[in-house]
Amino acid sequence: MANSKTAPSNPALLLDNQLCFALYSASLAMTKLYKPLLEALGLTYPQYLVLLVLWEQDGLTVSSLGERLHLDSGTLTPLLKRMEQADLLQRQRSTEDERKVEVFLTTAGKKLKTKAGSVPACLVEATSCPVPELMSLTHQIQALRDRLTSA
Amino acid sequence: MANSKTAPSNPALLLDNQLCFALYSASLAMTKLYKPLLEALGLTYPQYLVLLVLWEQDGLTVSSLGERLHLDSGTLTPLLKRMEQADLLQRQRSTEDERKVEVFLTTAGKKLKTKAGSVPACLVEATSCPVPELMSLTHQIQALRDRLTSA
DNA sequence: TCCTATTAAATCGTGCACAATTTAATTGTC
DNA sequence: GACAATTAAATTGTGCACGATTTAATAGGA
Repeated sequence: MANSKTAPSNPALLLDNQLCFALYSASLAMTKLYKPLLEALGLTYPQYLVLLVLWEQDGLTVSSLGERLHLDSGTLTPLLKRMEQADLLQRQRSTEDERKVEVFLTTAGKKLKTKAGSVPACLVEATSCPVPELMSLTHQIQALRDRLTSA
Repeated sequence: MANSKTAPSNPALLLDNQLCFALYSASLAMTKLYKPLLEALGLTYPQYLVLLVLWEQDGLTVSSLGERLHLDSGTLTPLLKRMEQADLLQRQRSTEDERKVEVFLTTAGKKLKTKAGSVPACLVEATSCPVPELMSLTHQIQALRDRLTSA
């Protein structure tokens, strides 16, 4: 009675045929690998992503950050507040347009970039996968994401 | 003062070079595409994944489900309770080993398989991407996930 | 047989994601 | 210059994820 297999009628409904599940489970597995490395820096994974963006360009507004990361203010506002609490960044209303909130790195937030420098290499090693292959996969997944976003 | 670009010192730290971010953002984009389709069935995305597994093999324990989906009881227990509340499945303690909880589809849960049959094709269409390419990408991402999981 | 170790779920607390709504500032139109 | 429409963040509520702990049942060994 337990473990009774049902007829395999529709192959499109098999879990292992699902691109969505591959993405979902790979993304979670990736986050788990990052966890101990980022914990040492006092960061969560989405917080690390925010820093990646700000290290490239400081002083962005909440919505610019959101566009870059594909996240909305409902996600970002509390996340940024926690990062401000941790003295990684400062949020301040724009003087030109008081609807906007600009996000600036603190000294501590800028300094973290050096410490984080070794994180990507650690992850590449963990994949035990040649770099060109990883880059190819990255480009394919980005292309897919862009098609999904505009769909 | 705002939007000041910093030196692009470390290319490994550029957001768009990150496989992790490609996976993360693609997975979220995928979930958003599923949302309206699954909402019509009264499901969330992780709940849909649970059904995919149970449609293949009914009566699994919580931990077997967790192995298949790479999720633990902290995630699954409340999720399964909500699905039980929605009359999609039933949880019951195993009589042989009372530590285990077996999960069985209800009639409604089984019936949903037919309705869900068209979901994968809708998504394939949304990607506007040839099927062999999607399959190749799926296999590559599964291989990556398996390497990450065992790392 | 007792008793320690292991296993399976459930529970608890934190931090995302995101839809929907709210609040407040700015823009565009007359 | 009033005012409706738009825009930007914040807020609220729901549902994951997951580490850590707890509770309860089983297995295994002296």
